Amino acid sequence: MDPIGFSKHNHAHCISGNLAQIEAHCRAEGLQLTPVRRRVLEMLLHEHRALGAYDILDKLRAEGHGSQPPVAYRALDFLVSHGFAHKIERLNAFVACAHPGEAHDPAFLICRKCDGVAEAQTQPTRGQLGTSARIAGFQIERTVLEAEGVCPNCADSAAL
Amino acid sequence: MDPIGFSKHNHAHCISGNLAQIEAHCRAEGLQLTPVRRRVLEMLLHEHRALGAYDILDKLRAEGHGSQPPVAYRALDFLVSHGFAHKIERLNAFVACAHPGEAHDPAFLICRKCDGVAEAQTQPTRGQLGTSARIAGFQIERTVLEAEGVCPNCADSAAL
DNA sequence: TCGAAAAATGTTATACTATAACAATTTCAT
DNA sequence: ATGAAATTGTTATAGTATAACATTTTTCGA
Repeated sequence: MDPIGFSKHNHAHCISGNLAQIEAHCRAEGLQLTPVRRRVLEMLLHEHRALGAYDILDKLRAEGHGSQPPVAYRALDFLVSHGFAHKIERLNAFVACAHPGEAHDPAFLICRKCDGVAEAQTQPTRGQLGTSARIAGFQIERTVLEAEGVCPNCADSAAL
Repeated sequence: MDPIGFSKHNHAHCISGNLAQIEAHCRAEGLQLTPVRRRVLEMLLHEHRALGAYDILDKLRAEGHGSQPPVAYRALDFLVSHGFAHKIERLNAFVACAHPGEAHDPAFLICRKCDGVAEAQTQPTRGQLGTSARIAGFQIERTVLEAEGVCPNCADSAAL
């Protein structure tokens, strides 16, 4: 229930742990975590913020990879489709997944001051939306749940 | 709790009722529901689907209004900022509000087969997301909640 | 190990979504 | 009536995303 992203943590450990988990998952599933894909994943893991596709493309270009949009979008598609990253619809941008490998319905807390993004969990079929869907006879396949506001760090800074 | 949009209803009445309510609200608040804004609102009210800004622009152009993107975006901004319409982030498109005037946190059910959109309600601070936010010390200001799936009409059609 | 098929990369070109900045007009409140 | 504010309209440009095709790399069975 504790969302990942705003609270203090050993970030180097956080990165290497997620990366190792994803590598293992790819090995197990026969997925190709190629250099480009791996670099994009590392870029996303590096920060608990959403990065735009063109931010990523700029970095890829600087590192000698392809310099055209499809290079970035394809790597992102791979990561998103296998659950290693998520798209934040509100921002048209992408974040690394905080629970790679596990099946889950992510929810996000987006700070409008520092652009930080934390990932939480939901069970979409529970709660009011689930009830409404059941009443309407609507079959939910996927949910987008994104909350905008102010993260604890920025709230504290403002209070100084 | 019953979402508006998929179930059968008198749509002409639905349109005129919402329009009347919004007109009254604008009169009361001193808001200018100008011809362009009113036409865009009518377009949105006409269907329980999300329309892209450029769909709307095409229609405005055909009717002799301005033909450049800002014309559509400004009308949409007006409608959204006063709660007469909502943006569906997942689709980069817009729908008329089903509860104009009332303060509410909308949630949407989006059919991937017919593109229909129904509006439901939520209380974001309740439920799991609210709990996660409280644990993290995150202040929620606004939420995006959009569920994709199959509406009852399309599910029935597929079953034929 | 070789070769065909599949997957991934890279490129060009283009489509779709959205806003900045400024001029002209209309509306509103005095 | 008049000045200020709001609205409309325009041009130009920024930002997001994908289609289509050529090339290279990887995979995997013969």
